[in-house]
Amino acid sequence: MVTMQDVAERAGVTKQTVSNVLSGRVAVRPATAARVRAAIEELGYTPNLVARSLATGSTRTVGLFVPTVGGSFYAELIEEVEDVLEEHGYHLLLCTTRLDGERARRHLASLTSRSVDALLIAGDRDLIDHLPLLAGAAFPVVLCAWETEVPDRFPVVTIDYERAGYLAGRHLRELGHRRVAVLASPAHTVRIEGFRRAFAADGISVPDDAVHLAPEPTLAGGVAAATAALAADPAVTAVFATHDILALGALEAARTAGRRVPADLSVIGHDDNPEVRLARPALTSIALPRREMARQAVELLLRAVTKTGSAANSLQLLRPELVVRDSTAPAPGA
Amino acid sequence: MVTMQDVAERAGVTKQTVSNVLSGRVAVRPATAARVRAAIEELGYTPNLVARSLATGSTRTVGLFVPTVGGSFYAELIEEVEDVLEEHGYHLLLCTTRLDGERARRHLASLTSRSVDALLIAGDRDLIDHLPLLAGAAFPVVLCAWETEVPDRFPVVTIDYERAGYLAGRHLRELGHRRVAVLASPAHTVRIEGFRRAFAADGISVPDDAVHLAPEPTLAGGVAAATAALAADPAVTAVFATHDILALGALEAARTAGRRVPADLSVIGHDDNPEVRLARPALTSIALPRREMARQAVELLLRAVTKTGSAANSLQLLRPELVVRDSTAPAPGA
DNA sequence: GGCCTATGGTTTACCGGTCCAATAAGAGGG
DNA sequence: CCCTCTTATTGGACCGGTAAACCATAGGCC
Repeated sequence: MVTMQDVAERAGVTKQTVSNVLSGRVAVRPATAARVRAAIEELGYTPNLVARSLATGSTRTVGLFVPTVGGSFYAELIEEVEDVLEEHGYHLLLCTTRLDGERARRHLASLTSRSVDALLIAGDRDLIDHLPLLAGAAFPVVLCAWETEVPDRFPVVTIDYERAGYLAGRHLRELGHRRVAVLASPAHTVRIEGFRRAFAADGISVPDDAVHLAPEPTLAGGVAAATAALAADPAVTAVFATHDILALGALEAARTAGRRVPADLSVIGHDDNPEVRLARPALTSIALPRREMARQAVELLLRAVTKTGSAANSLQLLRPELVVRDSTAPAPGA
Repeated sequence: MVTMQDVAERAGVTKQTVSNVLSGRVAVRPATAARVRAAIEELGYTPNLVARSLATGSTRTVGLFVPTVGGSFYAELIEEVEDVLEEHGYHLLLCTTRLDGERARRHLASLTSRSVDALLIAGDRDLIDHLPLLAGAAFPVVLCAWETEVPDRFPVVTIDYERAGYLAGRHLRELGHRRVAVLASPAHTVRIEGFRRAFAADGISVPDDAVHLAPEPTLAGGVAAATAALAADPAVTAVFATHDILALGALEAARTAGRRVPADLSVIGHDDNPEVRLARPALTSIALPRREMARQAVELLLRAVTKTGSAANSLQLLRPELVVRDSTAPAPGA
């Protein structure tokens, strides 16, 4: 292993001069710099980043927690995070929590030991209980894609999920739907609130028994919830699914129930996931600015790394957008 | 920042003794150990992993290169890699190359600087040109999910893609198909070879003009290639797509061409991607043991890390499997 | 009682960089 | 020609651990 000392000896200078040439922070006479560079070249020297990290206290690495890498939501998030980090010369240390709080805790503990300069936590599912562990963290932490109650103390960059639900509701209301059902994952209460607000403007309420929970966000779960919804109230003319995959289940349930989408039944999803683009009719959905969110979160994080101490507790909400396709239409009677 | 020295002073010992307590490699009197542990607890000490890495020469981090994180193939691979690493107490540093050779090279260069203990490279698309850079790497490198010609010098854990093509061909042949077409991504020549071998056993050849290339693995690309294939030879009774998404395109093209799947036309895909599970008819495909592959690759890698110097150039091929669903059926005339 | 050996702890020397104060060499001014 | 002021280079301390050699104490044995 060739070290800076080796380069220095070969170039006839001290280690410090080699360091100066590399960092460029201190002036070095051109002739000397050339000698040093030649020595580096000849010996094939590459600086030891670990040693540098120890001396500077910065690893130029950022940790990212995600619940999973499957599914386009987190996949896009990861890619965007990596892009931004790369632009700034940082590395990405990835930890998936996999619905396993204990695993999350272990990962958290080991990252705390100064192996990362900052931490981005996406998705609240598994880590929420262990956030207090981070209270004394020596590095900045930012949360993103956070839907449930936000623990103060950390800045958050997330999506206005309430508005996402509202957009879905407003769309259906404007199409004349009055009797609607909701298929929801248990954690999506905020989206439902927004959905209700849209109807409340017209004095219409969405009763609790119109909300059908799907324990898992799967096609089968969507089918089951939708079937239950249609059975519970055959008069519904529209369904809002808080997750695209549940919406697909609704499409299938409608088909087997003999109801045509969108003529008899409108279906609107949430997330605008690319992997459901293949479904027919094409799904109307709520698109989320995932990449934008990821970018802003990372940039906030990196700003906090450089200006240590700043980055007060803040909340940044990004706006979702309605994407109208073929699965929604005016209510039959309207 | 509380250091080992602080703990040592508080416990009335030297920092080496603290180190011994933590590592457990050297015997420490129980009473002393208890004092040290108490001091650790009181001060909230956590060891500095960077300093440890510098001293030991090991970062307990493994780098993983993938072309992208989108798509279930690499997503599952990443998850499995992380699982295995976690079992062994290693961290995951993720780099995506994104069809960008230059980006790949940059990442490679920075990881070479001893910030990882080992490197796993999955997918040959972008890094193949830069592998020579790794020739002098001080850490083990393993390639996986490698389809094209394997550069010697590195161990490879991959899938027997030739056999995958063969299984697809054999299935169609056994169903009585004689006149077949192939929809392929440009890089999938090995799969096509295997496909041909299956037919060659019966003296049937698959001519070059029955192979239709799709430049990008997209639905549209599949539709275009399939449409071209059906136009070029209306007599084909079966289509092999080297990628599931292309197979979906074939389903769509068949529909618009008025051909029923599987009655008039059999379609077989490759990869058995979960994201196409929604398609109807359900796609017959070739399943790849992705998780198994990832696991074996990482374990090989970690073995090479511990027993330095070993891990000679080896090639490990994992067996794909045929998964028969509803998109293939006996040839019309058979 | 003297010698040998465990056992538990300390000392000293790294690992490979960066940071800062000190110094040597030139340039410019009086 | 001497003194000052830059500018380029050097030396040593330091980041926070680990590794190995070394020392002290106590117990076992003849």
